[in-house]
Amino acid sequence: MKIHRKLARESARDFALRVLKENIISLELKPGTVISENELATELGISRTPIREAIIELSKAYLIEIYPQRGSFISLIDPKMVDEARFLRRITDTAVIEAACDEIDEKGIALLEDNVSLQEFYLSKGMTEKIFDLDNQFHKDIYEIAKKDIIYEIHSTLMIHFDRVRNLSVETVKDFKVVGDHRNMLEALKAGDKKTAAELVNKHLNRYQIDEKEIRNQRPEYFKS
Amino acid sequence: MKIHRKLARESARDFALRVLKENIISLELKPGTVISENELATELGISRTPIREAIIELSKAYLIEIYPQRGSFISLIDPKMVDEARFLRRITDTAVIEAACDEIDEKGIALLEDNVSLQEFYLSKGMTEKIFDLDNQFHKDIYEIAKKDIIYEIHSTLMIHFDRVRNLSVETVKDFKVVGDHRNMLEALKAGDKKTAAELVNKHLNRYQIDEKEIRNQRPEYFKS
DNA sequence: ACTTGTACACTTGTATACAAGTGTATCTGT
DNA sequence: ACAGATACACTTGTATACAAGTGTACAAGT
Repeated sequence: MKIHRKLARESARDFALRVLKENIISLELKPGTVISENELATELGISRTPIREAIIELSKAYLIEIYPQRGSFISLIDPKMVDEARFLRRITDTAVIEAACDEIDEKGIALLEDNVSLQEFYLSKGMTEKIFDLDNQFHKDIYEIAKKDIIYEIHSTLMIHFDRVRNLSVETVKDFKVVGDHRNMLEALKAGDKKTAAELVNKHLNRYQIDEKEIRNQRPEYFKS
Repeated sequence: MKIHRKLARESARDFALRVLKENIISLELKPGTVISENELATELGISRTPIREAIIELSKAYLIEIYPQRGSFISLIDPKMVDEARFLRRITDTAVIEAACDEIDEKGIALLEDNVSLQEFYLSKGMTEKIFDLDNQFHKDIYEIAKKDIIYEIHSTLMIHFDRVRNLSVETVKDFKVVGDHRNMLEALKAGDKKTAAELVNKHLNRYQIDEKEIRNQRPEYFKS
């Protein structure tokens, strides 16, 4: 497991949570991996308590399974879980971008404009690895513009189910299309065009329609049923 | 605070969680009430650890606010939070009942039929206090029929924001309309009529459009801003 | 060979001890 | 009387000790 440095004012619990999330998303912690509170505590240089609190939180998002007195492990990829996450993301993103069309102002436009410009820059320079974070930030910004930031926060951990499957099917060839989507969404937001914005969100999410069968063939041991 | 008995195979953490949730929903624990891990531990007859784990979970759903080294309290009613919860419930319930129209089978119909019949029975006998749980179960069943039970689970704690405001504006006169809504939804589900089902969900949720101004006048100390 | 029991090395769950920070009440000096 | 220092009684955060359950390895007896 990759362990980053504990930040300055970061509590031990938040540290553990951050490290675990990052490693689950990046598949450094593979689905099915057995984890132990004691081991993690030693590895991160903190006690069991904050580790345990982080593990409990992730188990509530179905990212870790805890079997009392027996052990815990990183949840296997559960197609039903991934489906529900995708379903939820689709309906929420759609409704939120429509709300954002009503709520957006100059400041919001500037925020998104900066983000998309940067994405276009990195794309033109071929630095596509920089786009991942900007992509996430773009969507988070839209939630904040629509005044739905708590919904974003609540859903964010759940979307890790989605993210780690995406990371199993890396097709960076799609990057330029994704950036184009963002540009188009921004234009629709500027114009207050809900219908187009909603359509774009749907088209955008369709790009992440991963080929479950292929991934499952490659990594059957990562899957649940 | 009302403390129920700890169930047989219930862990101390789940016990604490259940008691806290129930008391927050029922407003036995009023918005703004200061709580202390030590006090709760004594009161529930368990140690700080499981109490603390429950409090952390509720703080993640914004139902409790924790100020390190200073104290914790039951979150005040935050209109923005209530709005987001209602927004989320509306879009999710709508999408889920549409999905249920496609997925429902004989077994699902029987499940809902039993529930609604019971609601109608209690309503005719004037035992409207029994309807609350059946109402919740009805919606949960629809999520399960649509194979979206994890979404229900994830959202359930968040909807407490909604529930406790509902409990501040008790207008039981609406009960019979609610039961009628359920009957109509069931018929739409049987017919696989997505459009009608979605409209019914919206109409149904509009009944819970609480008069925030009035509640705020009555109980200004419960509100945030 | 096989079954059965048993010790042991793990696991998570819970309780408790200690660390560190905050706010208040009180005491002290001016 | 008032200002400031200080002790103290809280709070949550973290570490650690102990409880209880599980599975495995292994030895003893049949």
